[in-house]
Amino acid sequence: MEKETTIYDIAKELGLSASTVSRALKGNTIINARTRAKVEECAQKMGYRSNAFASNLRTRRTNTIGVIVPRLDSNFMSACLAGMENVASKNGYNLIISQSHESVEKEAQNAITMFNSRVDGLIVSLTVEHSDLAYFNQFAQKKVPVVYFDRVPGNTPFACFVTNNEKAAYEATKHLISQNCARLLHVTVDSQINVYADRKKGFERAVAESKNCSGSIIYAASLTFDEGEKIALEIAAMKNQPDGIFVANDLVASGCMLQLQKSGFQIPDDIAIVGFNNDPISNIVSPKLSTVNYPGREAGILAANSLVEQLKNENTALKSQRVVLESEFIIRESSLRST
Amino acid sequence: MEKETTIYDIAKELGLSASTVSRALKGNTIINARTRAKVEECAQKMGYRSNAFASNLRTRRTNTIGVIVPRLDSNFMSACLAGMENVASKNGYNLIISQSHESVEKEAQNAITMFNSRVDGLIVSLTVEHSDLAYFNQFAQKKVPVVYFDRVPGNTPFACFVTNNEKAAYEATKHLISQNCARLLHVTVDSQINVYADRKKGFERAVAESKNCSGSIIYAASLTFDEGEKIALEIAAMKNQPDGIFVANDLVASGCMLQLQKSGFQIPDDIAIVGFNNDPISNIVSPKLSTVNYPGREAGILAANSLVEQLKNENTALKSQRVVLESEFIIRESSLRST
DNA sequence: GTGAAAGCGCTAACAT
DNA sequence: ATGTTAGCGCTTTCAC
Repeated sequence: MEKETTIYDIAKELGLSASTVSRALKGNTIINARTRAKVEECAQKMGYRSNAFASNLRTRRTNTIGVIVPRLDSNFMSACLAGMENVASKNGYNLIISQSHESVEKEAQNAITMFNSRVDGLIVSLTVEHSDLAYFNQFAQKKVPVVYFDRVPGNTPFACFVTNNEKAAYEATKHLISQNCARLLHVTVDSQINVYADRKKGFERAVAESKNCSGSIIYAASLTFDEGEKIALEIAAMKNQPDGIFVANDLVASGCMLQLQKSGFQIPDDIAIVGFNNDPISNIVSPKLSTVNYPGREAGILAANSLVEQLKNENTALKSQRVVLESEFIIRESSLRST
Repeated sequence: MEKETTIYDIAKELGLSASTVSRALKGNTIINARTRAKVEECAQKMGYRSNAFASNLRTRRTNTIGVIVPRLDSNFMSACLAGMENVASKNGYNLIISQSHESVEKEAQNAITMFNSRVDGLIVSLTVEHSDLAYFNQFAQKKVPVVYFDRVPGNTPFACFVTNNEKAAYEATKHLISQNCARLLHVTVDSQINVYADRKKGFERAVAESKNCSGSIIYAASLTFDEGEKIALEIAAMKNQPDGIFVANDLVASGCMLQLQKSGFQIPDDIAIVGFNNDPISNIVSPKLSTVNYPGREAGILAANSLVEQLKNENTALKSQRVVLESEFIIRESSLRST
């Protein structure tokens, strides 16, 4: 490694002290404007780059925000991250992103890594697996703010940003009913996490409200396209087949729909289908999938903003708020019956 | 921020010196095994966490690898990153990931940020836009190794990991010809970057080799589904329509194919289509898309391994190698003609 | 096998 | 407006 230019080198070059250089470099207005200009020019010329470690060591801050998400290969998550990155970089923070791959152990491990690398704050979307979240306590103890989004715990000292899953699911199910579906089915994953638990609640409420409607539930092992196909085979083998399906996620919905078609069902006339998330795939499958548009980018922006806000007013107690984002139901071909 | 436990606290507690504690903590075998055990236990009990900044400041290494990619919301990229993360964490490195969003300016800015945060090494997949890559020179100057993968420059002092785009494209085109396609079309993006330039070359070579075959090219403005749809409309409006299309990417291919169907074309009988990447969408669209399987995870692993290797043998000259990964052609319905 | 001491580059309280 | 000074917590010679 070559020798790096330090503020001392600049100071010596200019006949100043290191502190003056330090102050000048961060634009402190207490320093004479001419001096500031001189310092900056010299720094440029000498190829100076600030040493974040020395600075972090001194200030005990890292200007880094940790992000833990189940996976980052969904369109929804990309949108969330893009929103976060925007807010973070605008406020001088870097993002460290890690995936839990839906495993509680990996989530815990990532949390520990983040903790040890001393992120200033943490943004988390939880795994489907249930967890006691104990590994986030250490952050609370050190007054490191945590913000949850999308997949959030029911009860937490930290801020949460979610969409109204219950309401969205209720609307989706009501829509199916309005399309003359009477034997409703909800395909989801068996999880206590809000997103799926609340969608189930919304489904059940809508079914309960409507006479002449029955509702049942099938649990997928995971939220993949392949699982959707498997479920479709199960459905095809049922004696009392559903005529309207609300699926907790577009990927599963697509797999399910395509396989149902292969099994000879007409979509939406034999079976109407609604998904969730407005993943690009929902617009690509044939027929196009009705779904719920969940504003990921906005969720990311709000979550990151909340965190940055808490970071600014340090020493304030951590904020425990719960913000609900509006979603929007999108009707497409998969649930729009001709009858 | 609460007071953190330091090695001095542990040293005092145990009546040792800080140096001994430091050595014990990193498992230095010169320290008595009993002492080591005692130190570790005490560290645990006191909630010690190592301060990476102090350590980095001292050792001038960050144990961090920077990654710059065009976007991370494709399945291919997720696979690459997963492979890298695996190798990195196995070797004690963290990954900092950033997106260039296909813009040279953002790529340059990301490179500078990475440089200033003193990543130990850099892994890059370039933008489609052409660039002089000058912003990577600073890494070479400081002997910070850079490794390119997938989208790589033609001529560089750094290592490159690519698939054989030319050969894969050649095979894909030959396949179309074997399906009795005679008016071939290549849909790609107008870029000098290897992936697209080489695919074009492969296409052209295959066409040139076959008598009775004509080949033409349409450039998409970007590699999106929507662009594919637009191109399809162009094709539908052509006088001399193609009967076989090789598209540089599955997303564009899907958009194109679905829109062609809407315009009344039978796929594959009127027009056969082949994509590239084996994106999950290629298996979801109807008809299923023939494509080239490009092993992303493997590419990520190899690139990260190469970097780690170079990091280990520091002071060695940077390695300038070019490794070519094998891809695999997958034939599905979109190009398999009944005739 | 263990300790003493110096210093990595920066910041911030306290001078002037 | 600028300088002096004292660390932040760790690693690493060089001693013993």
